[in-house]
Amino acid sequence: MINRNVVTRFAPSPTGYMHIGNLRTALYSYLIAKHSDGTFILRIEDTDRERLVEGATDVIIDTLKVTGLRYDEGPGVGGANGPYIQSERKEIYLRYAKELVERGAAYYCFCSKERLESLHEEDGVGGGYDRHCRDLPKEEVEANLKAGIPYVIRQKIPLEGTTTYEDAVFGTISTENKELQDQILMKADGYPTYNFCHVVDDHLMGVTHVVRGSEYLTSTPKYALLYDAFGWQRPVFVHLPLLMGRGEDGTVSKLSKRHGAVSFADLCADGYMPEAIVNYIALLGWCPKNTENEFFTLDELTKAFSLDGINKSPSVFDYEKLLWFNGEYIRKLTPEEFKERALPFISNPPMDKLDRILPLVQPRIGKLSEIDGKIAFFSALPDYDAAELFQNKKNKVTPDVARDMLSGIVSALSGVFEWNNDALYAALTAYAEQSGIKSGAVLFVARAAVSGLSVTPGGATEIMEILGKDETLARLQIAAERLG
RNA sequence: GGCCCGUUGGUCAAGAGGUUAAGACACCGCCCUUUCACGGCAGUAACGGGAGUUCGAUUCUCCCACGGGUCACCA
Repeated sequence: MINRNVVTRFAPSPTGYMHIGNLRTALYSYLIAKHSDGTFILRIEDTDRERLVEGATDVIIDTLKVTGLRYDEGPGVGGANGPYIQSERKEIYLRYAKELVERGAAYYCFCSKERLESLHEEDGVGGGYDRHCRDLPKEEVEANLKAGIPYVIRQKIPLEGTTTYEDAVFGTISTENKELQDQILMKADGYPTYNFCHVVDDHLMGVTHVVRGSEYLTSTPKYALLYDAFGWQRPVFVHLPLLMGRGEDGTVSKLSKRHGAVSFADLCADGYMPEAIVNYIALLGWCPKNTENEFFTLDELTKAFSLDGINKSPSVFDYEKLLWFNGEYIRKLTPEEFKERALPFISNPPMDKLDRILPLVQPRIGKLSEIDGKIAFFSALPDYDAAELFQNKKNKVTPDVARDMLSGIVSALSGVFEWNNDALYAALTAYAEQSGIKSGAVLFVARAAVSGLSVTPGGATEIMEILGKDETLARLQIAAERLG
């Protein structure tokens, strides 16, 4: 076997959003190519004219850009085998389809949609096409063509025998030809179907490894037959295990919109970072060898990736683990990086205090969208029920205890000249000691009064330092009033 | 329903005939602690079932069950 340069492609149809399963396919495709220093191609499969979505190609290109999956050939980049948008290659396909007809591996079909529909009704599930036009006399075909009767071109599947191919992940896949349909290659509107044009393009573009989801496992024999009919070398087929989602009823199925945020854009908008997403999905269906490390940059993935680490069984997309990964990535950010990422997620950023607030939340969140809710109290004291807030079993705090404590806290604070965390902490613990109260209780009351919350990012004195003396005192005053 | 594929803890997964069956997330507990997190330590929890092959099967074979995928002028 000659060591060919590895060429892979990512060939999505422009649907308007980048499904996370598609992104993983793109990632694996990229990794397979780049691990061998090969070529990664982006090709847009837009032959379904009825489902065209405006701007959808940009979504794909943007996603590849922010995830770092740089392609060597494709829209906007060019390459020797372009164009890379199938609608711009339309005339190529008819030419090849006709060649297939001449080779006896395809045929014209003039059946109306109505006839096909009635076929479906008769046979129920799996009935399929009855091959009515498969052996039409040449003269009739010519006549129909001349008469302008709409036609499609179908693949002429052998009636007997089996078709076998080797999949790099699943091994030998064998299918009896009688299970295969005479699928449509060219549609009546002159556009090819996926089933046809992807084979032509993959060959023309020199793709050596066809990487795609395992939903194509059962239709690949038909594609293999196409390669054979043309006399082309079959590529290495790499089918990836499916990404699954768990529905509300507990069942798992192919990850889709009903499972929640499944597009890359959705996840980003929800505060997940691209690096974390890429890292996480790389590990869904693939496992690195000889390491227990789970953290990988794209470059590290490229080095570590290997075909034999790919799993066969489908994996359930786990938002909990993604959240953990994302939190880890957030914690690794420098304060500057974190600020930059966080800003878009803060609705009314208190710019003057932000540099002191952000370090408090950075270790405490799993995704960036959690920030807003955690820091809102710095800008505005939330409304609270004092009877409820000033209850803490562990520190034996009740509203009555809190009321007695507040004046002590205020006077302790009045002696603080350097308004910083250390001085505040010293003052409050000194007060606790003097009055024989557990410092935890004092700090709890102080923190609750100053934040209006029982759970906060940062401790009492950290919050006070950021709030400043005036605001702190004002909030303590409000607490005293609410406690009556 | 036919065909194809899969099946190790709740989830992601390692394992390649002999292992105390890794590790991670989640969960639980403890420690740290100025709440909550972070961090540290520990714990609960798995080879779908049945036949074979073998001295020995989670690992190989077959059957069954279950799960998934696929059967379009969608990709």
